[in-house]
Amino acid sequence: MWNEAIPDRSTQQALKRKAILRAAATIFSRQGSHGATLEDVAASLGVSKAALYRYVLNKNDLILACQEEALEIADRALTRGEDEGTDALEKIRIGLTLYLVAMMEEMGVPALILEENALHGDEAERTYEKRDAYEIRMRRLVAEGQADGSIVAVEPKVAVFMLLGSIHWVAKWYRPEGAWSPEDVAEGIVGLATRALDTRPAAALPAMPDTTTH
Amino acid sequence: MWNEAIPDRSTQQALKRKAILRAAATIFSRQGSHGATLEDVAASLGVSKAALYRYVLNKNDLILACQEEALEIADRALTRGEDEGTDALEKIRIGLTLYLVAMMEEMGVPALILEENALHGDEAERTYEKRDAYEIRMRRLVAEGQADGSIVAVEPKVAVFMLLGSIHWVAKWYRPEGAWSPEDVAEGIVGLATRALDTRPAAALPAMPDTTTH
DNA sequence: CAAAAATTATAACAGTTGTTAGAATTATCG
DNA sequence: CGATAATTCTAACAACTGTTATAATTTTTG
Repeated sequence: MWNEAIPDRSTQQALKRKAILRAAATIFSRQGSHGATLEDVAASLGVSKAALYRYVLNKNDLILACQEEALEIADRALTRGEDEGTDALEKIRIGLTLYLVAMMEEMGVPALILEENALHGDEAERTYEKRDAYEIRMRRLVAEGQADGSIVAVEPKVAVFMLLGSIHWVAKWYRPEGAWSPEDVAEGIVGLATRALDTRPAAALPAMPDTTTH
Repeated sequence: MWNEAIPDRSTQQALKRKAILRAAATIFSRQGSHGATLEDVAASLGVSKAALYRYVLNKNDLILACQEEALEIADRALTRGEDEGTDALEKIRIGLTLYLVAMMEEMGVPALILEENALHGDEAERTYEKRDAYEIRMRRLVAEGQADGSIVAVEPKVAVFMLLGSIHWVAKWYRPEGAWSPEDVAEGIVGLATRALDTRPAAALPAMPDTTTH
């Protein structure tokens, strides 16, 4: 019973690994995986960079793990969107909103941009494939929305590129210490971006806390 | 008269510098400025990396020059948008479309993403300020559009973040050898992204060449 | 055609950074 | 408390890459 309170060795290790992934994600999402050094990641955790090697194989593995987790979050979010949304546009809206919120909560950053040539190795190939699969899944939802009448007639590829650009870009400007909560940001950006596809766009959009000083 | 045909020394040098900027922009926009090496840039031009140093001071100067040119193109495009557009939304639409087209024609890439910590030095500060000034200019246009009734009520910051995310993301997926021309891409993406802000969104959007194989 | 200037390539250098070995420290457990 | 294991740090190494000096080459010019 009481031994539940004291985490055992392997879960402690897992917790520390998770903390490293969070720290890495924060730095990667701002500076890019190439621009960030392992020393940057280690310093933000207050340890030496050598200490990281007990929890990740190497830098490539660290980048990979961050991307994998982000993709899993994206997949789970989209699945929930498909379950809970009535039409395809709402499925997309829910899927993207949950993605942003979950990323900010679980990873500490809104999104992770995967640069070209950032990864190498066999494992990397599978990660690229998962990313492509997610995009294809999104495109199918757009086509579905055009069939059910919720989404306007546009090239699905372009629609998804526009949506994902808006979403990924949040990583560049969002600051946790700012006036906007994760929910504010997610609903604000997703609400606006998906309005572009909406066949029946609302006149009003979710309001956000004022940030102008006066 | 005929001596106009033979470019003199300084213009030859300027032409070569321009070619280096194009090559660098292409590689930077895909891999990020940190992920790309000077050897990559040189190799894509078929010269040694040492040869680049006759045309740029160093790598920082090269990144800076690319960003400066992109910002000038963005400013010029937005000025033309302000001149030619009737309402503020149309000004934005024209400004962004011209930006994408001009970037693809003059720089060979649709956009350049400026990573955090990518630049250093005094000159860099001014570049960051110019980027901020451009964003502020865009936000003012959004506010103007809300005053003239062309743009829906949304936090201007969010609106501009959404627009610029869509635009910048084009750098990650656009391929010159693809089926879409620069104009297709620019009108497709900008038309869709600005529809999100439109108080009177059109039911139809600019069509794009089909890319599905059948 | 020869000399001078401009351009480029080769090769070496220096700083950074990913990675690893071994010492030092801390935590765990009988 | 002492011994063992786990963790972390320091320090060194090696690879990569930005930068520069020097030589080779090409272009220009008288």
